[in-house]
Amino acid sequence: MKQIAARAGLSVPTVGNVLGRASHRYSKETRDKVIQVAKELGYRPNSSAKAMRSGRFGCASLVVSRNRRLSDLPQMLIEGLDDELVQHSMHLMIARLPDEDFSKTDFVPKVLSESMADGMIINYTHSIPREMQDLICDHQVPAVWINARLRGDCTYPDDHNGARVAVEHLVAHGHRRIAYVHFISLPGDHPRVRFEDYLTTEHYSVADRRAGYREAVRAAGLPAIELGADAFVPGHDFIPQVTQLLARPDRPTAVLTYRFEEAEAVVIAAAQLGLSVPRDVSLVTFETEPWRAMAGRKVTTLLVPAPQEGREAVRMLLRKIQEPTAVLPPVPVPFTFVPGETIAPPGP
Amino acid sequence: MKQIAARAGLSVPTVGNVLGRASHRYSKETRDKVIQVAKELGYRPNSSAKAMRSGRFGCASLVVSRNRRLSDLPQMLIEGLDDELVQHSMHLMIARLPDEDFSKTDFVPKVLSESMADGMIINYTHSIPREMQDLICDHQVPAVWINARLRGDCTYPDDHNGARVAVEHLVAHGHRRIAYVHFISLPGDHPRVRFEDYLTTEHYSVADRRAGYREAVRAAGLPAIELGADAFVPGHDFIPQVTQLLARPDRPTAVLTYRFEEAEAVVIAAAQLGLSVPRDVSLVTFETEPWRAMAGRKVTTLLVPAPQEGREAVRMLLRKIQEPTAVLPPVPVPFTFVPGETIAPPGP
DNA sequence: GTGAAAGCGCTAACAG
DNA sequence: CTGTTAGCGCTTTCAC
Repeated sequence: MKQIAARAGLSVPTVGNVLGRASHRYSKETRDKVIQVAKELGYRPNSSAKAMRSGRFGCASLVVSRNRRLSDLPQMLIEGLDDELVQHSMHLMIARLPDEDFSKTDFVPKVLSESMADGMIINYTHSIPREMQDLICDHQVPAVWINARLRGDCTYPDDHNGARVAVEHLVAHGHRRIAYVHFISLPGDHPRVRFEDYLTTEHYSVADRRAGYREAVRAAGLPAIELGADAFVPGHDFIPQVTQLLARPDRPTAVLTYRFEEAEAVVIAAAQLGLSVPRDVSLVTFETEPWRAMAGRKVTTLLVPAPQEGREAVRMLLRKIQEPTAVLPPVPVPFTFVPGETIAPPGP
Repeated sequence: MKQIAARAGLSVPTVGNVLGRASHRYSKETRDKVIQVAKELGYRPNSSAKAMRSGRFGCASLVVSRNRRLSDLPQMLIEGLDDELVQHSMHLMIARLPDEDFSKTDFVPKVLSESMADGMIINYTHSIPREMQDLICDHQVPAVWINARLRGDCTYPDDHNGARVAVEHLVAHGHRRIAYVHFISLPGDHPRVRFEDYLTTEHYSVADRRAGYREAVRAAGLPAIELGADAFVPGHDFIPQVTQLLARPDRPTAVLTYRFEEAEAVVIAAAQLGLSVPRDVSLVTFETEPWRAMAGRKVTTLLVPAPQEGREAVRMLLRKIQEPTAVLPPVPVPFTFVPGETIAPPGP
């Protein structure tokens, strides 16, 4: 701006005003001159200077763990966050925390020790280090938790209701024997790891999806047929277990699965038994990605509403930035039902 | 800092020096006092102010398109970028561009029109809007392209060499009839879209993987057995086509596939023919995710080296920041060979 | 219509 | 060892 002012023979505030909100107060000549010189010099406003004056960074940070067992960074979430942030001329910053170090006393990650964003959106899906919660409270930074069911300031996919929706869909198609299959294991088929000082050690969706399933079948007067335990089941055991289920004389005519991995096992086990999806077995699964297919057939899916949750979280964060002391009530976000090609009426 | 200075009865620069690099110059009393008061007040240095003084934002932006056909935002890439950035105490900012608007004259996205990062890492995998290249040149912002083969300032996975490595592995296991299967289609099975003014309209990996395959089999004195065209093949046609290939009397004993989707088709088609992987057919695929499995069996994979490429891109960007005018030579990044459970010696 | 002055938070250079 | 001064780029206030 100094250079522009010098070249145009004007003062710095004049340049600033013309380029900013007060250009109407200046003569057309001055305006044109400033704009032209600015273009010549390739002027780009410095966002740090802006931030310093305005007291706002115009930016939110997405906080995740470096430990892939504790949080992930899905593309759709980032898109949802960014979509809402741009509406408010803000942008997104990524902050990955080395959470092992939390045990060290006095360790404070940079996102917390420096002020570089107007607020934080925290995606610790599995277990939240207690030290981190404390640090955030101490630092009084506006923060919203996603994929977590806390007392407040959080959003989470409504797994409970999602399972209900799935069961109701299957019931509406005439199914009366609807099974739920969930072999819970962590990514990469590692055995479960327990962290002593974490607030939660299991993702709430494991309990919520099952609870939603149970309530929905009970409400419809149907039996609960469940396969899978909360214990670790290695991937290569999925198919034999599902095969047993589908080989029963009173086999289910429809299956709801916790993840796509279980859905795959259903398709393969069915094929091995000479059954076909959806002719003999209807299939609905929870999943984070849309349009996943098995054997070229799109699987009917309850899609984790990552984009919607992202937008919701940003809206919540903006309110927290305005009123940092308020505790906002948790916001459940409904799943998206993505019709696929794996539901049909049950055979006779 | 002003508040700390007031409370401690010291000057602002004293506080700054104690909290900064020059604390050794002050008496122990002063240091302790400052540190204590800072803690009491919950002092957090303001990164914008720092940026303004230092002339560095301490931050790089990852530029992607809002159009999912043109770029993606994989977790592993972000991790690689961030891993290298933290080594230089920098962080990552996400910038998603509304690229349809490039056609509008005078449209300049915020990452380019404002200066808010020290450099850009651009991930337009498929087609790069020409206006964007021009804008970047005009603005003279340090930029590195990833997943693109340009004349310089770029990194890309070495698909050509990856295919060679795969073929050599199979040859080493004794295979002599090695097929390459590639049904190229865009995510979501949409028909190919063409953009008039883009620099490239097809991802180079399509050509490079095939070329690498061809050279490797030729070098080994083996025949090239290829299935698939550059034309759009819908997902449900994969299996019939692969079935034909595997039903031939001189069927290949090993298959290399362009993506996991083709690998799935191989497993399913084989199963339908009463063949088994890897007993009757060995299988290697290119993929972006590690440890993908079919029927509980990990598929031997040439893993797209997203983390390594991210680190490489950051290193390149740092050099460009130091020397903005230099044009750095393209850097190919080798694929990671992830041994799975789908390679075995050919049957008799 | 335009410019002078002042300040956002921080730090480097220098004086004492 | 500590404080004064000055300035990074920008914007607001107010006087001319």
